[in-house]
Amino acid sequence: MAPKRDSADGVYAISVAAELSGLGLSSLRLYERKGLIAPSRTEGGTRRYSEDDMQRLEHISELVEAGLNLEGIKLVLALEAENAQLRAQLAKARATPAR
DNA sequence: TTTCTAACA
DNA sequence: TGTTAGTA
Repeated sequence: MAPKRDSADGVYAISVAAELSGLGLSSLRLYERKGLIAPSRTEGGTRRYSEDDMQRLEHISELVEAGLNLEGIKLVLALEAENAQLRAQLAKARATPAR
């Protein structure tokens, strides 16, 4: 059967995540430590990076190159998430003929 | 693979 | 402050 995969459960080991993102192994671990990213874990405790995580890593990579430090990036990611949520609410409100 | 530590820029 | 290398 066709195994259904979600962008939220793409499974990458940290080594391939580092390879694809162009970052170092230690850096990825540091990012998680700083709270910039939160990959899921297997029972054994190994990190599993999803497709979403990969996009997030690329995003982080861009911000790093922009000159932001990890704390700053953390704030940007939080604000972007909040902004996306607010936009979704606004779109929903506009689509509702309530009035 | 994980974590921690130390050194470097 | 963030990355890299070596370790158990």
